[in-house]
Formats: sequence, C-alpha cells, structure tokens
Amino acid sequence: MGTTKSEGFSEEVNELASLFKAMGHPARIAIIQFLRTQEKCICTDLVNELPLAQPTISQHLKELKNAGIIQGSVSGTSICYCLNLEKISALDAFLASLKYDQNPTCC
Amino acid sequence: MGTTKSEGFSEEVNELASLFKAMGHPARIAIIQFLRTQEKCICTDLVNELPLAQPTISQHLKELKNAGIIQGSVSGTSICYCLNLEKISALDAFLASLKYDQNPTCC
DNA sequence: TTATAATATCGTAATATTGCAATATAACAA
DNA sequence: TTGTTATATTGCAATATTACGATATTATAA
Repeated sequence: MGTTKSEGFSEEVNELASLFKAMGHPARIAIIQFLRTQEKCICTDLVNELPLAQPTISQHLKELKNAGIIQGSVSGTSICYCLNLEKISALDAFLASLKYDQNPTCC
Repeated sequence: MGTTKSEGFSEEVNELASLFKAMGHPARIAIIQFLRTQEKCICTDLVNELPLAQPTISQHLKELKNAGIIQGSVSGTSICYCLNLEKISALDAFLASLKYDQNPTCC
C-alpha cells in the first residue's frame, strides 16, 4: 500500500490524473503562472521569485516536464522552459466537458 | 519536511493547487466521470464500478468533498454526490487563461 | 426490537512526496 | 586553464498519501 492503484482504470483516467497531480502543488502552479508572463523563462528568475531553494525548484520543474506540462530547451548556460499547450488543452477539455454534461436534476 | 510549503504563495495559487491535487488520483477522476453519467449517485454503485474497497472509495469521496469539488446530500440510507460546477469552472478558467496568454515567441 | 444495507471512521503498514544541503555537471568568460 | 554562473542530481529526514480490514454509525425493513 501507499502506492496509487492504476490497474483497473482506463488509460485516459490515469493520464488525466497524472496531469492533474503534476499541477497539484503551489510551487508548480506558481511556476506555470510565472512562465506565462515571461518572454524568456530562466530558472534563476524562479529562484528569485519562489520561496524555495534552487534544488527544490529544479525538482518541481522536472516533475512538470515529466508530466509533459512544460518543455525545456537548452539555451547556453540557461534553459528556456515553456508551457505545452497540448496537455493544458487536454485538461481544459475534460473540465469543460464536465460543465456541459452535468445532469441538471441531480442535487 | 515532507510538508508542502504554502507560505509565500498567494491564496489563489494555493487554492488552485489544492483543487488540482484533489483531482490528481485515478480513483477520483473515475468518480468524477461516473458522477457525470448518473442521475442518482450512490456510493454502492461506485463500489461496483471501481477496483477499490469501500473504505478507500469513501476516503476519496471525502477528499473531493473537502476540496469542494463534489457535494453530497443525504438521501435515506444512501448519499447523492454531485459535482460542484463552481470549482470546476475555477480550474477551467485558469487553464483557459493559460492558452490565451501564451507568448508565441517562446520556445 | 432485530436484522440488514449503505456509508463513514479508525488503525496501520507500505510507499510517495517534499524540501534542502551538499555536490556534480556543463557552458561560458577571463 | 581557472573561475563563475546556471542548473541538475544525490541523499536523506520529515511528513503525507494510499489502501484496506475491522469496526462504527445510521436509516430503513421485517
């Protein structure tokens, strides 16, 4: 136990869950919000922006990257991280569908 | 350590993170998807639907409820759980805003 | 009242996550 | 080369999450 049980759930459900999970941390939401405002997104800026140590931020960036929510391209000594709109759209589509399919007679 | 650091992040960031976190589990996504299709949403149905034991499902329902993503109203021996569209919309709005604010020159 | 059915809570073992200091790596500058 | 700057990795202690059996609770049925 302690492990999340993924067998018995559809691929789609597991994929959505892991994307939401990747966004389920304030540091990672803050990173995403920051990326949105930046032309060039360098990790040093984040170290100055977030109340966390550099290794911790690096770890959060890695999780977002593993989930496919951000993409990073090396650019000399620094790295340009950007949002991957495909994944964002997948989550957005799921949430939007919930709004429209809602049974109005329930609760 | 081990605790998520929430000081130093805005209220909004913390709230979004905790909503995403609540959705970051396959069982909880499956619950949400199931609720969407049901007129009456009773936990017993979920027990037959999900590959998890009843106490585990009850626990996941509680987490969704604590996050405000679902609402439950007692109805005799059973409970009618429903989606709270307000929270769903908050997440949806956040994701939608990411799509539109994206800097096209980045990456 | 007693039984039954639906759901919640408790306790606990297994595992995962978080945060950071220390250290490594990699690219560029002097 | 040596230094410097930006980022990643490692190792680890503290805490959180997950799953479930056992048990409690609560509402109705008999």
